[in-house]
Parts: sequence; structure tokens; C-alpha cells
Amino acid sequence: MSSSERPHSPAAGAAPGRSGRADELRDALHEAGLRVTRQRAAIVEVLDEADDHPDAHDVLARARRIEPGVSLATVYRTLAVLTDKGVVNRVAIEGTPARFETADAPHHDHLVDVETGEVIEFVSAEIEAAQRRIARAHGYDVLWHRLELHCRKRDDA
Amino acid sequence: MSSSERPHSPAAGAAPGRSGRADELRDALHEAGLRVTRQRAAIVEVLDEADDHPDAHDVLARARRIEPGVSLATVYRTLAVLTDKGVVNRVAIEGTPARFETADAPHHDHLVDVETGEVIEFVSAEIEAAQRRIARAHGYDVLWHRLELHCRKRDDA
DNA sequence: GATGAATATGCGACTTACTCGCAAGACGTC
DNA sequence: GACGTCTTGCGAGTAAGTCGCATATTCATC
Repeated sequence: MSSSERPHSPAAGAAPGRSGRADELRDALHEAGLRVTRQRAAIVEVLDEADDHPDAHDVLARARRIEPGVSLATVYRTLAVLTDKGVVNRVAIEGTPARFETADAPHHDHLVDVETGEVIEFVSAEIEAAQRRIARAHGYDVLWHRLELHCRKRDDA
Repeated sequence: MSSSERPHSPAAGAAPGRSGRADELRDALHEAGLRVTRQRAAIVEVLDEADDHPDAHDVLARARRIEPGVSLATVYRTLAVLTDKGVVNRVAIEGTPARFETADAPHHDHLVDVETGEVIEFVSAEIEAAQRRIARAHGYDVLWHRLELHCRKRDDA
């Protein structure tokens, strides 16, 4: 904030290699009646460009390369807002800090290698359907779910 | 699901209803080369008698009624040890402190009412099977998993 | 452009849920 | 009993967030 006073042209960002998704995220903010600040734009850009699952500190570090004055509190607040709007997914795997990803990919669950910590994404329509069926049998609708498979590599053979 | 390996009395022993479970838990400690202290005995008894899912503070409060001098650190350490031995399950639902339950019931997952926080247990062989299949397809074996359905009550007629 | 009200930010202090180091104390085996 | 070890309690430490508040920024309106 106070530390970075370089002039900033609101709409003409000039970020190299930017996809339309970052704009989409910005629009999402805007349409939700939220202001598009430099910090939020930076965070949104970071998420858009990430092909891994950064946690809040990763997002902070990367956002600071774009907009040096971003604070951790703002990262958390922005991530919360974006998650709330459904634009970003919060992935909280047991025993690790929450990670974040843009919500444009189809929903997926996570397989965690307990030895390496590696996270593999997978999708299973079958499981999703079974979940809905179970919830309905109890009189509920599934808002969201979390499924983690904590696995060890098979070394049979 | 490691409660299937009973250390003794292969087929006959286990009578339903009576809580020889506390003894089982104590045996488990003993066989693991761990000392059966007053604190641990109290904690084990608390878990055995609980029909809800107490968190660490609940366990502490209840254990203190049996053995006043128990400390929170010991509760956490004991719970960790018992979880490690597979005698107790740690249930960590997003946004809430971890809860604990004895591992003698068949494995189940949890449906969480997002409005009330109420937790309903359910079992689905279908989902479990699908999980194993998915893991195997990736070259893994499932050690344990976590499935939470965060749901809202249906108010359709 | 300039203005101004509402919103967002940064900072640091606070909270929650554990975890750890260490001296003192309890188990259980001999 | 005696004694080597495993455990405990305490208090301090940590990780991941969250919050209050004074200040700065955004953006609709002139």
C-alpha cells in the first residue's frame, strides 16, 4: 500500500501472457460488488497462472512479485472472498495448510501419497453419484464434499 | 479398519454389549510395549464409554472426573498413540477440532449438516470399493481415507 | 478531472489447536 | 523394594489463520 506508489492504470494491466481467465475472475469480483484492487488483481493473476496448488504463503510470495506491498491478511481475505464466490476452491488436506486452485476445472478429489506428500487428482462420477444418493437417503443435499485417499505406492510384483 | 485383528480369542470371545473393550484398549497398550498409566486408563475408559465423538477437550474434562490430574498434553499424546496403534480413530472434520472414537465399529464416513453442525455416520461399500479401484489404477493402496459430505437439509415438500 | 463515501488494506495483536523440552514422577520388572 | 525407563505436567512454542482499527484506495457521481 504505502510502499508501492507506482502509478497504475486500472484496466490496461499489461501482464504478459495473461489468459482470459484472470479477467473472468476480475469480473466475478466486480459483479459481486467487490472492488478490484491492485492486491486482488495480483492474487487473481497468481491463481490464474498457477498450475500447482499453492497455499496462502505461496500465493503471498508470488503476488508480491507482481505487487510488492501485499500482506498475508489480504491474501487470506481475498482467498476467502473468492472461495465464497465459488471462483476458487479451497483444498484442505489433513495435516497440511489449505491450498487453493481456480474453480474452472471440473471437480476432482485427491489421492495423497503418504510417503512423498504428492497429490494426484482424480474424478469419479460413480462416487459422486453414490454420495448424492446417500445424502438424499438421509434427507440432505450435498453442498460440497471432501474426499482424500491417503495411499501408499504398491510395490507388489 | 484395523480393529479386525483381535490380539486374542480369535472367533468366540467377544460378547456383545459388555464393555470388555476398555480392557482390549488396555491390552493394546500393553502389547505395544506401552505402560498402562492411570491417565491412559482413564482416557481409554472415557473413549470406551463415549457414544458421541468427543474432541480432546471433552476427553480431558471427562478423564478428569476419573483421574483429576490428567493434563491436556497427555490427552493429546495418548490419543496420538492410540490412533497410531489403530485402536482409536481421529476424525478431523473441516473447520472443527479433531474428534475421536474407538475403532471397533466398522469404518464409516461422515455427513455434516452445515447448518447445525450435526454429524451423521454412514457406510457405503460401493464408495469404498470405488476408492480402492481408483487407487489401484494409479498404482496405490489406500491406507485410510476421509470423506465428508457437507450437506443442507432438503426442504422440498 | 475532482470529490467523497464506502470498501479494502496493512499491521500487529490475538486465537485456536496442538506440540515440545525438560525435570519430576510413576510403571513394572527384577 | 529398587531401579531403569517410560510418562507426565507445566509452560513455552508453533502453525495457520482471524480481527480491530487507523489509513489508503476504489469507483460512482458530479
